[in-house]
Amino acid sequence: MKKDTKISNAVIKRLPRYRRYLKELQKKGVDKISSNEFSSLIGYTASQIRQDLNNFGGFGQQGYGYNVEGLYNEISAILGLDKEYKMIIVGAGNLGQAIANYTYYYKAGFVVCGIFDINPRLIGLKINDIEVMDYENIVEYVEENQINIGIICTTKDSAQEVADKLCFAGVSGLWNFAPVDLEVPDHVAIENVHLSDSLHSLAYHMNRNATENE
Amino acid sequence: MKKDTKISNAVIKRLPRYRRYLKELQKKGVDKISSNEFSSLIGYTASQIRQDLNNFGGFGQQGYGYNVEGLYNEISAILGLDKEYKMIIVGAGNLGQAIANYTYYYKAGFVVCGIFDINPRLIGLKINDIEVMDYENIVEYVEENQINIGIICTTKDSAQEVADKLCFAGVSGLWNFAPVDLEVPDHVAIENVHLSDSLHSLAYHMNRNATENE
DNA sequence: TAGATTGTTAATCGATTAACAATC
DNA sequence: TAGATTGTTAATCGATTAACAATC
Repeated sequence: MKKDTKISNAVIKRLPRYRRYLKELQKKGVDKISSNEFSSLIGYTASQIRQDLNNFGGFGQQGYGYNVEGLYNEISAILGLDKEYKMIIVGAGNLGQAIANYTYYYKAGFVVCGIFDINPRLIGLKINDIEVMDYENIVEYVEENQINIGIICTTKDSAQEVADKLCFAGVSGLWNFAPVDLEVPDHVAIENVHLSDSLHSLAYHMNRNATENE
Repeated sequence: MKKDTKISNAVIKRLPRYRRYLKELQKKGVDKISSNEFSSLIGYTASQIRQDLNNFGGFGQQGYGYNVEGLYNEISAILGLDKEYKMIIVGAGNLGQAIANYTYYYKAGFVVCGIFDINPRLIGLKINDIEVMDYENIVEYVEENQINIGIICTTKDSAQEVADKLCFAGVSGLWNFAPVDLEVPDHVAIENVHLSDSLHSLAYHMNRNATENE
């Protein structure tokens, strides 16, 4: 795998999608695909597909195309999905509980180990078999259990404080569902899921569609 | 508001963020802001801020800056947040229930009117006071209640079929949480929330941070 | 070998940033 | 008026697409 040049985020954001389509192809028993065939399936240009993949190595073979299973495995490895990740959720409100219950991603190696909250009424509860613990003890827990990812499901007002504490405790990634932009040290990765931003963008496009023939 | 030129999606995606920061400024009692001040707050260049806003109109005033409340209202109107939206959720599993409970966005005019499922054990239940109804009756319901947005919380295998039905029934937007890319007619807007893609992208960046000094 | 298709360089397109004249 | 800051044009940068030589 090449490591010399910095790969743009636009490319990274496309990798999980390539991987999803490759999984489907695998399920259908397809074992090779050309960039042209892949293009008409996934909706990126063949040129873009080849460019994207060549950021990481020459996975194809001239005159043949790409091996579906091989490429799937390569992309999984590039994304780091051959590892296991230990996660905790901060905030046991509706959103936090939802994520605790939403086990879709488990199989891909992301395990929710615990949930933290400050509300004494929630502490001790089990959600999807995961214990709700006291936020007081979060630093200790992260250190002792080598937690990799913190999932922030708090209100926007406490999100930064929680982020600071998690970074201090040693997580290397934050998955942020609070509707704020968080400051984190350079060595911590952050991914935001701004649900309301997404809904607002949907609203924009709905209105544009409605008025575009005026 | 100018309507002549097509505005790029990159711009649209920034609008909700501008709006969030403007809301915070309003709360703090700030009533004007220059593009330079806004830049150091929000992290976009002053130039970009002025370019973005001028896609929609001249909201600022030379020598003064932008009126915080005025700009907030303008952006809200551009996004279509001065209207009300009626939504239904399809799929009363963990994710669907979570979204039904996650009332954060309600105040912004997005109302969940109903939830639909095919599972007879779930039909009739109330989640956050919203009734779970039989998927059989969904077209009729959408038509009669003038539902604007369908929220897809099904498995990836039934998502396209649900999308087709919702489009046929007359929704003008889809908020898709299923991990597939859906085909919809041109007049229907779609916004995807691919949670696992987001998590995979986080994993990538975590590993990049860990290895970048090798 | 001939045909197919990649890997990669070059051209194009679009988005961001810089500069500055307009103007409040 | 003088100073500040926008609106807008021009320059730059980066990402996408096209083209084609390399090669399986």
